[in-house]
Amino acid sequence: MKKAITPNVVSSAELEYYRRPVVQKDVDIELFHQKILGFHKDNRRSFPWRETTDRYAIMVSEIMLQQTQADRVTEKYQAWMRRFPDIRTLADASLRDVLALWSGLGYNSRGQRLQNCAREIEDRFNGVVPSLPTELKTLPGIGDYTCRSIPVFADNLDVAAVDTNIRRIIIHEFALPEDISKSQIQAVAEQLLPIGRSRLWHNALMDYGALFLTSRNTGIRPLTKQSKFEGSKRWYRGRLLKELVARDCVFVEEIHEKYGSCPWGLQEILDDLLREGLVEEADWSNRQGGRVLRIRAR
DNA sequence: ATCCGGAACG
DNA sequence: CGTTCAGGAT
Repeated sequence: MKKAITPNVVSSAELEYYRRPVVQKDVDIELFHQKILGFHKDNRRSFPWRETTDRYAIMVSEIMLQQTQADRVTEKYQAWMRRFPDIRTLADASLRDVLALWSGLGYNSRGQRLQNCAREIEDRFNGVVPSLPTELKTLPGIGDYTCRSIPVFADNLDVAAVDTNIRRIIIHEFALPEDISKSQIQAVAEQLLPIGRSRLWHNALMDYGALFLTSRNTGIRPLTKQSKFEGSKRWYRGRLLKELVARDCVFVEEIHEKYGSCPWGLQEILDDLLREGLVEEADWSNRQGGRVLRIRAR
């Protein structure tokens, strides 16, 4: 049985401070700022997306970082930015190229949605990534966290973006219940934000959570839980999509032969891929002795 | 509330 | 081998 670390790693006076439900007084918040920023001064991670304020580049990194460890994103991000350096290039690319570069990151729909973001930005925002959370939120694959994190890191905007690290830190440091609502956490995060230092603050919190106040150390579990992957429906879907990316097109019959061992409805998986627009039926399908599928051409 | 990937870690 | 991960859509 692992023992979770307790907040009183420093002093009992600090413990008393941390145990307060929600801190309102400026002096207490100032103490918390010093604690986090002080830690960050000596323990900061280095990532390529921290070297830019280009909003498109930040958007790419934030989508890639969704549910993916930061260390694992670095190389993918660099390859992506070389191949798709700007909105226009990404909007004009083929979905096959997009998925090929996404390969290995997981949750392939994120890659597709990122491209759809680029296409919508071309159409609706004159090719310029929006700067406001309310506008970003209307784009595919950009939700409550990402619509805030992009302006935070690109523009130093004073809004609070709560990811799994920041949620865990707030729950632990202020001894809040784990089942606290998203809106409650959001409210606390907004109170804690040091105005004018949003980018630095969010980087500091995330480094603090990733390097020190980890899930393992605190015993605080993340919101999302996954069923076993090996042999799962997602596992077959991933393999299937990977093969479709590698090949021009595939007969449905061939898919059933190759993945006949799939205990899940293979047809259901294919229907999902078709419905989501990742895969399409070739227009010359059926004239070739059966249905033919391929990655959506456009 | 469930589904969406896949790699890395202890 | 179970858990985690700068979440989002349905």
